[in-house]
Amino acid sequence: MASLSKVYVLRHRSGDETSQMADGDAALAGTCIKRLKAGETLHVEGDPALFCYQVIGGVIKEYNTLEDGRRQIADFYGMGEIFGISEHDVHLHTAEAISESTVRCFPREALERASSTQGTPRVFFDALVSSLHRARERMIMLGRMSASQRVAAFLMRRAEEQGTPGHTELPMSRQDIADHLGLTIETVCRSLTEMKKQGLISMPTARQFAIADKGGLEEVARGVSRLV
Amino acid sequence: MASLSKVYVLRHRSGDETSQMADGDAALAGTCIKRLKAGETLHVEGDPALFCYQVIGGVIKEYNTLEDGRRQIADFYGMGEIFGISEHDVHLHTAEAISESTVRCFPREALERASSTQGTPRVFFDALVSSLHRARERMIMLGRMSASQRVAAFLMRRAEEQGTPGHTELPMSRQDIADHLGLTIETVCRSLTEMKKQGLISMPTARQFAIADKGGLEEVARGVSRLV
DNA sequence: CGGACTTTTGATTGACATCAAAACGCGTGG
DNA sequence: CCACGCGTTTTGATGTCAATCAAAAGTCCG
Repeated sequence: MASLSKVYVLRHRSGDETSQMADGDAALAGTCIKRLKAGETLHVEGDPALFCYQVIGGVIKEYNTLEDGRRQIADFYGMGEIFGISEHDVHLHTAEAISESTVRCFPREALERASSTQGTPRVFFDALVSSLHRARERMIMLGRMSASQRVAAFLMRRAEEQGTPGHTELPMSRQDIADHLGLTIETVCRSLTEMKKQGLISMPTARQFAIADKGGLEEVARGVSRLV
Repeated sequence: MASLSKVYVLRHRSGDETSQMADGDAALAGTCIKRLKAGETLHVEGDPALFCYQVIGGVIKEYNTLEDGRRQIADFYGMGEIFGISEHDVHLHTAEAISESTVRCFPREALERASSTQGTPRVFFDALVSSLHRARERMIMLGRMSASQRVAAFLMRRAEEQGTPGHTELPMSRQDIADHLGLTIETVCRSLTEMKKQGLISMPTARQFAIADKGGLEEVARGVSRLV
């Protein structure tokens, strides 16, 4: 019921997935932990899909690269989130650590077996639902929102997810933000600069921000008021 | 392994979901059939989510409307496809029949119960995976492809899904195509006209087409060659 | 045949991309 | 501690693709 839901239209991510992992699920057998440095990939698109993952620490980005080098970042995953479930025999995306990260790996083969016999374990189903909601949300942004609307909505979502009012981290680079929002790095910068000038946000450093005028930022995200 | 997969990067929809519905699933209990005229809605975004659906005949579009009237059509569902699973207590999209359609309704409450106790029934899980793949595919189109690339890719996907070479139906209007591809109706028309002029496609009527030069159309979709 | 809706074509504008360069931040080594 | 170098971010000038505004042509049905 947060105000942002009006911006994005869709709502999602009801609960913390980590807390639900406790009970002994069949698919949990044979897991392992993997540590990644910033920029390291978990897998590249086309690799055989042996595992799906849960983020323990850090942030992972999931993206595709087109032949001309353009990238589309499908999603960012933080603490507790599960991804890589929806793959076929090969991975459809590249998964890369943005910052130093740790993930738990689940053998997909075990999940696959469980799905066929007893049905898909609840946590994985919920993670998939969450991913679909976010993908749909981004389709609206990419298809029907202006550059500044996308950037404003992106910042509000980051702030909402981190839940640390007055100080939100941006672990990803400007290029990553641009590749996620379907914009260029210059357009992202210009939007941010304009929001700073208008007093909607403040940015102590390039990688962290605080929302100064929530109502104003929301109006930009909704397209009611426009920057410039 | 079709050539189109290179265009879109992602692959999906491995099997026919209808055929898998045979075995007695718990969630199948209490289903009903509903008929819809063209333009009728199954539900509007915000309605309590009581059912999810399988298309028996016709085509259903699932979309969101922004406050300024802009629409984003998330997906089109045809024969055999399942949708509306990923909803919360309320529907996140509006589902509307494009042509006269028939759907089977599954009580979400029963699916929810099954998911919690035995895990999610396989068919629903697979439908969800399929929806996610398509959403990711469209994110790439919306975020990183030019207008003509999107239209070309859209036509190829339609043709591939219908599998009727030399004669593919377009049940949706130009406005629907535009709202799905994040374009305006005029831009969609101009792209189609240009493809006709270049001999890549032919259109006996506005609502059906045939691919005349598959390689050429694919090049446009991949951005290798550009129209005009 | 007339009326209403859908599709197509044309002229102009505008938002974002592209090209280019300056400013900033940060780690390394003198 | 400061100078240097390199990657990232920001600002500026110009170009372009698709949106917008406007109207004609086509299609369907009573």
